[in-house]
Amino acid sequence: MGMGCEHCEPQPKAKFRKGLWSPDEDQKLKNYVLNYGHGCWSSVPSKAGLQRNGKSCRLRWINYLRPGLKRGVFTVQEEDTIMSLHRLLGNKWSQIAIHLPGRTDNEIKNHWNSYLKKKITTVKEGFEPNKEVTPFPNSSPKILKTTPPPKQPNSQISNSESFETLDASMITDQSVPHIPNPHSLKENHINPLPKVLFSEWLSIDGRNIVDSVDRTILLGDSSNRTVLLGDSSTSNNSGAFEYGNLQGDGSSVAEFDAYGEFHSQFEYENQLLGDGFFDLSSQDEICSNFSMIHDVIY
DNA sequence: AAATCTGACAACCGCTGTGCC
DNA sequence: AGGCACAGCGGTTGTCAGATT
Repeated sequence: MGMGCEHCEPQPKAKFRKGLWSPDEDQKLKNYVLNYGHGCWSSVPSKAGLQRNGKSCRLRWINYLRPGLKRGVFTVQEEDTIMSLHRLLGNKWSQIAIHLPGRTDNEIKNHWNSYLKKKITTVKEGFEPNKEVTPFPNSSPKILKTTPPPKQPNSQISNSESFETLDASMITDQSVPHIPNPHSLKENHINPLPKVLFSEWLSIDGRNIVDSVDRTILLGDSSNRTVLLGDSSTSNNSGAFEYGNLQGDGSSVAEFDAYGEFHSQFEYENQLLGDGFFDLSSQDEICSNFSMIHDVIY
């Protein structure tokens, strides 16, 4: 964040306009930002000829004028994604918005409060009150767990439920484009496995470094603790494990959900330690150098 | 037809985290 | 170290159009 901008000239005690924006104001703000960038927001209103405060301009730009905004009704897929992510992240609207390109956190929050919240309540009350809503409604529930499993012996996930199980055939929604099939990628000698980030670790700070060595998956968090998740060449998803003071063997489960997101959970001594997902909707993104997409490093 | 209600969405408010001085 | 200015976030309120009475 750029703090303390010396070029900022905040309006001294100006009577800022409030309320809805007029088309003329929108045009002024849009023209200014597109031509000169926003820089320090507190200086934008005066430079753009607006009687607004910088905060209002910033919000208007982010939520309404910014290019690339989708707007319009939410698709079923988007709603499912929101519900899934909300279950994992809670009211972290900005983090949820990261996974919905073209949607703003404000838009998602409003939609949740006015519609999705009631929808979930209705479902819970109307059908199975004690049943939790699956975070991946159209995907197979057979592998992924959403809560740490009860302590019981030998409850580690078997190797049969390994990365080898990743297959686009799991995806029931045929409308989703570009769902990668790791098997076909392997056959084409393309590294089928992406780097994996757990969303909850992403939020720790901005220094999450994910390391990838050949075809093994390494997870790293901000404390440089690493987890070896598995080796794609052997399809063995159990591996040496190091997380803080813990060392030993762990196992993981993973699959693609119906919308092209790869969901993975990591288990150590029957404790669920990691639970994450990322977007693999474009095959190019898997095969090429991983890039910043939706602010997430792949 | 007018008044009232309701839901969706836009915008505001207050707070927090961060960098600079 | 502390104050200041700013960006960003999430909760809340305001506004308005459509539905209902």
